[in-house]
Amino acid sequence: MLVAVDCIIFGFDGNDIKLLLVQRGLKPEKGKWSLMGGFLQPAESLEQAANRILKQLTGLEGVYMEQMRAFGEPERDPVERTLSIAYFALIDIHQYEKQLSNEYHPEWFHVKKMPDLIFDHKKMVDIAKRQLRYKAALHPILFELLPSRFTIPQLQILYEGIYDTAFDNRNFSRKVLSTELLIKQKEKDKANSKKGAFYYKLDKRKYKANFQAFLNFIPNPDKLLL
Amino acid sequence: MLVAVDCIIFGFDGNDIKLLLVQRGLKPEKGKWSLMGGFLQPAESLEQAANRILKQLTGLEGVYMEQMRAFGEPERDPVERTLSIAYFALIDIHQYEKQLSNEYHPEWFHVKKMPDLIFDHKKMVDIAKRQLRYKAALHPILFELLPSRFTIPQLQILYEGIYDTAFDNRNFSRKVLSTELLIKQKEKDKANSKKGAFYYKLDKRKYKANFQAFLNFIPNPDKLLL
DNA sequence: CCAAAAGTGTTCTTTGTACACCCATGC
DNA sequence: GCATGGGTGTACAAAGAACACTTTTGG
Repeated sequence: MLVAVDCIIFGFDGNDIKLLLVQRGLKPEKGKWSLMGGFLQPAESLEQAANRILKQLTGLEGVYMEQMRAFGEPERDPVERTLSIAYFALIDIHQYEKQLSNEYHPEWFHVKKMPDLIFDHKKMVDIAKRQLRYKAALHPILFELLPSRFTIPQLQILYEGIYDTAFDNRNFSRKVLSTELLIKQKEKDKANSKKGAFYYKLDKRKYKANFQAFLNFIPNPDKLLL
Repeated sequence: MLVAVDCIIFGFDGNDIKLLLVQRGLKPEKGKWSLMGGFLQPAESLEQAANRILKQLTGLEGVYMEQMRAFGEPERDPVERTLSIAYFALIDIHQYEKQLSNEYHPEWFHVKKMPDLIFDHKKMVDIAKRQLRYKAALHPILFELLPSRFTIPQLQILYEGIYDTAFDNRNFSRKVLSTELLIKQKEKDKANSKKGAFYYKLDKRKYKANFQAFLNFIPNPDKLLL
């Protein structure tokens, strides 16, 4: 039995949440879009494989990544029985763009405008989106998608994209600040408004300490379809 | 590469939360305690394998079960590289006892008084305990551990065991009832108190409909170590 | 009648939500 | 000086937590 690792890679460009896909190099379905994946090597752990695969594609290391689940339907790969362990990763898209272009010719796709994917990769993506919503409602995970310096309105756009809904900006900023995870900077971002919005940075120490304690971030979480 | 499925099976006897373990039949570590597991067969899915293994051990079908995650450290099984997909199951221990005794000679162990386990099974159990706390804080999953008819004080003992803490019984019963997932029965359980506590049954329809919407069940969830 | 668990009522605190209104700035 | 987002203040509503007190019944 073959064991593969597939990576669902999320990015955020300031407006939209996107997924990084590659065109499959092997038959069958050569040329069709696919998640980035690879086979587990004899001496590596699953985490190591996932990080290796992510680095191959993006050049990035130290990225936020977590195991999602295993997919093992007997017929999921029509050629040979292959178990896939899916990981999802959150990357700062601007970090990635410094790196750009490689042998895989990956492309970013808006999560709502995805092409057809091979095998059961669509199912994996759907589960990853659900998982991301779930996790982000409870933990401050979405900061991983932003550059190290960001404004609260930028953060709000990200949350609104994830939950496909609008939040009250006044209550949103208060709620974010009440977590005390953010450190206010002196400079403002003037690109998006005349008044300008202050930049913030994550308090990394508090972020790590409070990672598990970020419940109730999303208003009316019981109305979300998780 | 070998692919195994291991099951972490939780039960509740009315006072304590327990895990069902077996003595390993194969070398190495023959005779040592272990989670119930087995190898994934060529034609079956992971879910099918997990259900097959659970049925082999307990005789039960239709049990609550979910995939936890994959464990793939290269050296986790010293003999041969084996990937394990861990599932956790919640069973009504009394249902199980009707079935009793089989070739595996399983035994229930209190979650806090576990013997040494083979390989990385202790790690799997620790993660399963954490996962169960996490999930139960958000979803009405613990009903799966109770018989179809139960009292609110019984439910409270279960929650207190899971979270290793005490809840205010007055607020607890109100909170449970406010979910409207329970249907009051005419009879009382007189075994545990003089006044007696009313039995309740789960409203299966509402349970399924609201399974995702049970957030904020545990007071102060941010103080829990998840 | 007393002990002991079940359960109701009430109060206070905290958190969430809605929205009026002021602020800073580029044009 | 006015349009545009950024942000504070405030008021009301909902949920959570603490706890006094009543109920039921076996001994």
